[in-house]
Amino acid sequence: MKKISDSTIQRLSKYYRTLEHQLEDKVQTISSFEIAHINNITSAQVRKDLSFFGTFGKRGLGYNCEQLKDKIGQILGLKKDWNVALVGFGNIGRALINYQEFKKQGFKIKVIIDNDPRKKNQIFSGIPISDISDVDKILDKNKIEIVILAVPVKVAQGLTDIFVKFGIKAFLNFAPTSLKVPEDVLVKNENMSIELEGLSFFLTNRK
Amino acid sequence: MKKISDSTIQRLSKYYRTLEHQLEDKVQTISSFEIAHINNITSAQVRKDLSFFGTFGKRGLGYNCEQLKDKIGQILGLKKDWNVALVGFGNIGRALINYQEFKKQGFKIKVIIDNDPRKKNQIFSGIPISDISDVDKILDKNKIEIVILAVPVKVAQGLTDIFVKFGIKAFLNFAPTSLKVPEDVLVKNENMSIELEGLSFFLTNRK
DNA sequence: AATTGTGAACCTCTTCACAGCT
DNA sequence: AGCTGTGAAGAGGTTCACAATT
Repeated sequence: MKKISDSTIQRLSKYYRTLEHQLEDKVQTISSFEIAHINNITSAQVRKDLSFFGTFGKRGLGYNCEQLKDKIGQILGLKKDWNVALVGFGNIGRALINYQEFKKQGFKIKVIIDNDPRKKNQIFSGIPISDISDVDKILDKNKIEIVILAVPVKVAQGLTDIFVKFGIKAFLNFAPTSLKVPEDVLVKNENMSIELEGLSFFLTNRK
Repeated sequence: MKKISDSTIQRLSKYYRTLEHQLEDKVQTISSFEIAHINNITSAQVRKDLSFFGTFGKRGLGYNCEQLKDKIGQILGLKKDWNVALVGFGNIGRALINYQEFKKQGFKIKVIIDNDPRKKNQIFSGIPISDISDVDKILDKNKIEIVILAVPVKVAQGLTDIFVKFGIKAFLNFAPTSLKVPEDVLVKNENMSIELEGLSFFLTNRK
């Protein structure tokens, strides 16, 4: 497949959410102009993004919401559930467990991994907590495909190496550090301080 | 000032963190190659980013860590504390209150705003919870400059409009929706589902 | 009449490559 | 000799503008 840019994928996620909302409101058809307006971008951008994957609209009419949502869901791989391991059960980890948005999109947290001995073998919201020692068995048994890292910077790389060794190819990293992984592994970073510092820059430098 | 790209600002935040870590390890001097390696980018990118703001290095030698950290801190506006209001005290809000990274970089959550009557007038980790009714007084009294929105999609735009009306120019938005704001207001989005869906796309379409 | 799909133009960001300092 | 700073080249992403279609 031709290389698709990150921004295109992120926008497809937004279109998907837009279509969900439209369907909730019983809207059947939508134009690239409307999708664009809702997401604060241009209609050409919407059409170009979709054009990488096929032609989904009808000239003169727009897109069928149900169909387009379905197509984008297929493109993004949202037609199946994903088994997720949450590593680190501090502030952020705890918030993610109860984050409805993940569940709704089919990301299922199957297991929590944390080395605090007080937490070991407990169950939170129906999800068992293990320590790292039997990680290979845990990953295997739960068919884990995605790892969310919500651990301190100091241990993030070491843990990543372990999960990579056991075949994990996809990470969502909340630690404010750039992880080193092989070429066939993808890390997405979620770094809240960076966004806040972007605001700080903006407030400081606007005139 | 010449328009600086978002990615440059995000990288400056990363360089800043890199320098903090180097200083903790008593490193005094660093080259663009080292900064680049730690952050998985090229050295030309590091030098180019810095060049928008001045010349901070010594040819043949590299950068003085202390000085460069100081300069970047100044550029990003981290030389002062920022007064922040947290709006919404659900899972995510609760996690942010205890998120050390924010405090460390000078972002101080002064007040929590939540409309749940059970939470009203309580105090969490030393931070008072108010409802939205006296919002203008609260923003004023606490000199709030940044609003973190951790509320459901349905109420996000309405709340944003209120804060914009009372002069807030900078938002960190956790609701998965694109907010409409005037040109002189900046919204940064933190959308964890989008990153997960990026992983889903990668796993579905690789090879 | 309305709206898509898309090549071409445009713009922005990244990398190259090397002169210029230390 | 080593490393920065930067103009120029290259790569990549966005917008334009219009033919094609309903």
